[in-house]
Amino acid sequence: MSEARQLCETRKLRLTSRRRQVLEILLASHQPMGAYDILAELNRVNPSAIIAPPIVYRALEFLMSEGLIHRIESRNAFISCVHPGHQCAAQFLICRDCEQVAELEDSDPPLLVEADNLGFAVDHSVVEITGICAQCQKHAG
Amino acid sequence: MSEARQLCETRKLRLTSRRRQVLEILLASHQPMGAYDILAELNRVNPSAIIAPPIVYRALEFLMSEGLIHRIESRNAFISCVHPGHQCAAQFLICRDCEQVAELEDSDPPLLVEADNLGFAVDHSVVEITGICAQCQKHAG
DNA sequence: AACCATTTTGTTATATTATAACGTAACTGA
DNA sequence: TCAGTTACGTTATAATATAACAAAATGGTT
Ligand SMILES: [Zn+2]
Ligand SMILES: [Zn+2]
Ligand SMILES: [Zn+2]
Ligand SMILES: [Zn+2]
Repeated sequence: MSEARQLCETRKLRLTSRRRQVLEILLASHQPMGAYDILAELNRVNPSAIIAPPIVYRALEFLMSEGLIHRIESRNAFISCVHPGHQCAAQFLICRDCEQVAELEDSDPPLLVEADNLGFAVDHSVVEITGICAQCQKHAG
Repeated sequence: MSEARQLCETRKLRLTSRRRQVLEILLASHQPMGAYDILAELNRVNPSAIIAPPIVYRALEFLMSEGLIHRIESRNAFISCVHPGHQCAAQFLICRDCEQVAELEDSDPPLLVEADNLGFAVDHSVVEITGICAQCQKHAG
């Protein structure tokens, strides 16, 4: 969170209270959350003024554009970034048993180099590996 | 299509007329299509008996389970596989200008090896690189 | 053929995810 | 304080996907 604050100050961006709320919910979760889960959490914490989906989606859009969170495409869900402000492509290992998501800290995958060699100008990469984590395999075995 | 037919015969699977229709639409498209685009195309071809979403989603599920098509997670869309029946993980380059999708024929990406080393049992991988293809860069430049 | 079990298709309704459009409030710099 | 801009709030609706159950087709068995 303090990282996020610093990052926004450096970039002259407004980490408003709404955006901070959404980021805090994702940071506290340690798991991917759907937009409507986040919405429900916001409304649970403050039931007096019920807010609507666009509020959440706009905050998520801001946080994604600054690399503070990621979208897990294969889950329609969002998760806080483990190293905010990094440039390298995010890569995830997603356990379909315990639902835990690990964000790998690797440097850019070779595929991006290959894309470059093909003359393809990369904007954004989605790398999401689904399976069973080591922990869950032990429990099952 | 004949590949698909052979593959299903070998595996003792029923490539029914509905499934064939959906596969043919995707094969003819050469581009990703949304489930509702496919639905519209089915209903355009045969306006007499209007069909509903579950029909399409079930055909898509079958075709995906047999590796005849892929889902592009970042687009909520489906595309026919360029080498049906292959085992390796699919990887896509997606141009956000011309919307063309290239499926790379590489062997498994190193990340899968790494996942394995971490004791993670991989089920499925999603690799989708978005950007501008070489063609579109020329036109723009 | 007649039967049963299984799979596939069809139908209706509804859930889930996301955005358009427009008005209001807050912030920023002059 | 004023204008310009950005962010927030609200309503409605679009786009994507599935649950649940009924009907039909298929495949093997008698
Ligand atoms: Zn990250
Ligand atoms: Zn697990
Ligand atoms: Zn493929
Ligand atoms: Zn292109």
